[in-house]
Amino acid sequence: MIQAIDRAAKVLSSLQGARHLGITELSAELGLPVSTVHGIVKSLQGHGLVSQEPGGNRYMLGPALLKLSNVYLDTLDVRARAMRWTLELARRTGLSTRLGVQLFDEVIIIHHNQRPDGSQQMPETGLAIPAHASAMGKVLLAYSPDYAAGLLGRPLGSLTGATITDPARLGAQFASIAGNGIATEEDEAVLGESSVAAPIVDTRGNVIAAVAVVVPSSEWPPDTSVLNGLRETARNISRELGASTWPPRAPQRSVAVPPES
Amino acid sequence: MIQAIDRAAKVLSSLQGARHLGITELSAELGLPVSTVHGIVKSLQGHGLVSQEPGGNRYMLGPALLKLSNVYLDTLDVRARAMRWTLELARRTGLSTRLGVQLFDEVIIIHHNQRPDGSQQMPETGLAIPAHASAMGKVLLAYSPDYAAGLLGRPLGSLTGATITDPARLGAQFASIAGNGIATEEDEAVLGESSVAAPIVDTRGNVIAAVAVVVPSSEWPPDTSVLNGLRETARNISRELGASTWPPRAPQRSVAVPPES
DNA sequence: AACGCAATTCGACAATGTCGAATATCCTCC
DNA sequence: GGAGGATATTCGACATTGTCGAATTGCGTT
Repeated sequence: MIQAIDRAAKVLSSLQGARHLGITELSAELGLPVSTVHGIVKSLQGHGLVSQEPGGNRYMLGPALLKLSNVYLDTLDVRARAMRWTLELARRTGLSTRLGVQLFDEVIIIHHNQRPDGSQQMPETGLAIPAHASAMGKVLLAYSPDYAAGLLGRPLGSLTGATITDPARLGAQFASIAGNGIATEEDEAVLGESSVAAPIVDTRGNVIAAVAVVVPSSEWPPDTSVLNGLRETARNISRELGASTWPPRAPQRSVAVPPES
Repeated sequence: MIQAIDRAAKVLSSLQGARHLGITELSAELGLPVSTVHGIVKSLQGHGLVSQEPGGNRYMLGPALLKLSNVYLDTLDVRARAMRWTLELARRTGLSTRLGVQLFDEVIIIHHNQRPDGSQQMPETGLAIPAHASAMGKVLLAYSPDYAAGLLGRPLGSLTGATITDPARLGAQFASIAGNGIATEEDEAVLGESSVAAPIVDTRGNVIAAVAVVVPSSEWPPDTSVLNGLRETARNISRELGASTWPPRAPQRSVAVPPES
């Protein structure tokens, strides 16, 4: 890991958390000399990744990120393929649907279909949800057992009173998810919202994304038709990506001690 | 400018243009040894800014960018303040409206209101348009005369047959825009689409963004009511940001030879 | 107008990233 | 199914490059 790039990424990450920061504040947060931080920030600014707060000496994230992320969404094959299916699923179920990918300990929503009832809803694309508190996250973790093992070793945050933070309980859920390909979450991220998710698989059988249906907790558990629709949607998207089987075969945990060769 | 960060940004920029690239392709494009590029890419990947193409050894932009850009949009004070006004403007005029900021030679659309006629339209937030081919770009350049001077020195690309690329003609437009605060563009970015834009000013009188109304070229020139609505919108947003005067005073070109002190 | 804080500039040192060669891995073509 | 080529990845020595502390400038405040 190149030090300067690592530090630059940490600067972006700090600005992501704090929105607006001065050089001194950043240097305190990162534990680096001010002049070092200054050099990094100016380099990022030179590419539009960071920008000066209008009328101030503090810094914030820059517009280049917006352009980059727009291209990122366009390059995602899954997203382009999935959109028509998730829209259909939203219509069928009358519920909002999501598509997400894993980013370390979180799930990033890469596409969102609003509930078709026409009510005013916030667009969710770009939102990040802690993986352990989300149905999509549980799916993704259940099929990345190595990463999941690491995650369960760390202390997990609680978002609502219902968030499951006990490693043993989560581990048990992962095992059963890897069996049948369906994950659920009840009020674990947002009170009043529960969700069901299923994995999306590519040609070589890797789980690369997850689809979810968001169900108001008042209507929990969802009807069987919702579950069937979700399963079909995940299967259709996966098939379009070239997957031969669905649900994916349960993953193997790579062993700590590899067999001697 | 820190070399490693500069190179990392160039890697992102290359991936932005080409979508999917292998290490060798990247190294050819940047004129750097493969091992150097590899180190940079792996560092970026370690922060989710770049990710491996599913089922391949090529690389693409990563999901962290989406999360960062989402926060970027949230931190923009102008955007939050402007949204309700641009929505109103779209309703009043029956046309689509845009909000944009400058990113070097381009304008990045940070908010977009669709035409209220209910037709299917592509969301434009995140789109980048060459500044010299856009009404918003012309506004922003007209109030950054130093940057504009540099831009006019470089050769300008043509997007449609109507794109103005002659430095003299553009320079003349900038002068008149700086006078009355209204810029126009006819078929210069997209055939069939023209637009009018006005500057948004903050407390200290800096032009920090632009609003625009997109007019189908078949309805050009727009009605006076559209121009008045646009002007009012720009003034309202600016006032909410603490600006005392609108339109902003014409900017002074900083002189090449500063007065001796 | 003067104080204090924060951002910025500068230069020397050595830690750090860079590069070329060697190795491993993947894909393609026979 | 095997061999060849191409591409990604690892490694270690060198010197370029980033880092750091001190000095300077600029800004906001009293």
